[in-house]
Parts: sequence; C-alpha cells; structure tokens
Amino acid sequence: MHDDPAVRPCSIQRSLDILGDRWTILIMRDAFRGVRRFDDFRNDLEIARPVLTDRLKRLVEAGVLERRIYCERPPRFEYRLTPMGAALSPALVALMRWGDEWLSVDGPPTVLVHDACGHPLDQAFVCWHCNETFTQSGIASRPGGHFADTT
Amino acid sequence: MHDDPAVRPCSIQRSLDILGDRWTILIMRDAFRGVRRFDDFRNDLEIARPVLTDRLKRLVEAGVLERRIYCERPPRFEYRLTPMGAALSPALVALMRWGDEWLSVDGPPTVLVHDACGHPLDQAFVCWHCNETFTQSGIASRPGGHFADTT
DNA sequence: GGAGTCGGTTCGGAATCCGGACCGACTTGG
DNA sequence: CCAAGTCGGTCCGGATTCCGAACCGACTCC
Repeated sequence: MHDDPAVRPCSIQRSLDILGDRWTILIMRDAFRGVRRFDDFRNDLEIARPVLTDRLKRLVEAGVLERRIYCERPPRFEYRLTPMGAALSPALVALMRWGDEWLSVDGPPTVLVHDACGHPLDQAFVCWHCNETFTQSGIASRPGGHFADTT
Repeated sequence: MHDDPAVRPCSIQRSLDILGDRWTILIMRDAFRGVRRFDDFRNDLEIARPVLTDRLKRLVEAGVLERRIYCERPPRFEYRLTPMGAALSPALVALMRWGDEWLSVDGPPTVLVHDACGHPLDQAFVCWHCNETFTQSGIASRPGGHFADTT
C-alpha cells in the first residue's frame, strides 16, 4: 500500500494516508466553509454517524482539526481547523477549480475572484526569487523526478 | 451523499465523485509519473487486480485517462492522461506540497524548483488582470461563499 | 416530568476490498 | 511441437468497512 519510505517517501501518499477516503476531504471542505459541529457535518454530508465519529477522531489525531469544548455544562464540542488543516486550502481550491473547469455543465458555479478588481483568479507557481509566475512550464523537481513532465 | 445541485453544485463534490476513493488519486499520481501499463500500476501500488481494473475503467469513462492500444497482435493497452487528467496537476502538486510541509519528518523529500534559477517554487493565486500574486488574502468567492475565510 | 438537543456508541445486514487462482491471446526458448 | 512466460483481465471466498436504525447519557426547556 505504501512506497518504500527510504527510497521514495511520496508526500502525496502520506497526505492520502490522512485524507484518502470517500469522506475526509468533504469533511475538510465543510470545515473551510465554517462547519464546526458534529450534527452540522452530518446534516450537510449525509454521512453515517459512526463513520463521521471515526473520521473526526482521525483528523484530530492527525492534527488537522482541533476538538474544543464550546459548552461546559452539557459538554459540547466543536471541530476547528488547525494551521495544518488551514494549509490544505490550496489543495481544496485546486480540486474545486478542476471541477469548475471540467465537470460543470453550465459554467463554473463558484469562482474565486480578486477582491480588489473582481476578476477571476488563476492558480499558479511563483518563484519569489525571480519574481516570476508560471502555470505549467519552467518547473523541475528535485530529487524525486515527479511531475517533471505531464505529457 | 451529494449536495442539492440546484442550490450548491459544489465542484469539490463533483471532483471527488471521480477521484474520491483510497486508490484513484494514487493512480493519477502514477500516471503523472509516467506509469502507463496495467502491471506497472499494480506493482507500484500493490492494489488488488479487480480494483485496479475497475478504477482504470472508471477513470477512462470519466475522461481523465485514455485507453489506447500499444501492441496489436497480443492486444495490449496503456493508460495515458487526457488533457482533463493533466489538468489535475495543480491539485496533486498542492497535496504533495502539503505533505512535504506538514508530514515529512526530515524535510521535504521532493521540492518543486524554478528551472531557471533553482529556487523552490511556491503555489499561489494570480490575477492576470492586475498582475498581482497572492498566497492567502485578497481573495473572495462568488457566488457560493466558499473559502472566503479560513479561520 | 416529557420532549428536545447534541454527540456519540452499539448493533446486524449490505457493499466493498482483498489475495489467490484461473484465463485467453500471444511470444519466446528448446 | 510443447512448455514456460507475459500481459491484462475475470472469478471466487473470506475479511474489512460502510450503512441505517436504534439506543444512550447529560443536559435544557416547557
């Protein structure tokens, strides 16, 4: 199931060890939307209760969500993004943009726009050293050789 | 399992309808790496044969991979990325970068670098209209309201 | 004190996944 | 000519995981 960690410790593999099932990424999407409580996740996702319990527990153990009490006397909990969880936003945005572009029948249902000018945003790579921006080419990878060529 | 498409046709949901199981994203990662043949996927992933057959078939049906003959007389097939599949690279890169940053014990095992100068690349948003680059702030979303705020 | 809320846990049945065996079409070696 | 190997699959029985439904504990509200 996983690569030899000494030879090719693939980070996609490791990310998917946390995120890689049918529900977890949707749970994270909801967390980004502001969903925090057990029943709100449940109502939004129509996920079975035991599965949601398990996924939230795993995400907390992974350090992606934080379980904190928001009500003392009947003990009630909420699940919030940690910095590690919030750092997933580029991945979720990329998934959303891909779905927008390739999977929507009547145009992108949700578009990220530049707050100042209102024009749509693109996702790209930046070299802060050269102050250059790319979408596809001009990229190399060291030392693993992934993604050097996508054709 | 899915949102009401009239009210909130979430593109992450739709993307995950194609990619959202334990194996599919890893299959796509391998495809980006250049893996094309059934047995190569199998050897790399240690996935059960019937499951791999099913996943490849689904990815072909979804339009993400293309199944083409590379040998006529014993009919042999290979699976190649379509443009739609290649467009997933930002999402896979984002996942890889997240794993690099948060999940590796001894520093990023693979880093994307700028081909010209060798410095590491960052992933960001670009407004081609204003020629501005952001990593987090200055972003809004219309009309769904996703990802406007990550705290 | 009965109903409602919230965040679970505990069941049995259903779907899915797994490894291993088998298969068809062909090539290669002896 | 026959045996073994390759490649891309399918078929099978057992194990895991998922699901919906019911239940539960602690509390609040009426």
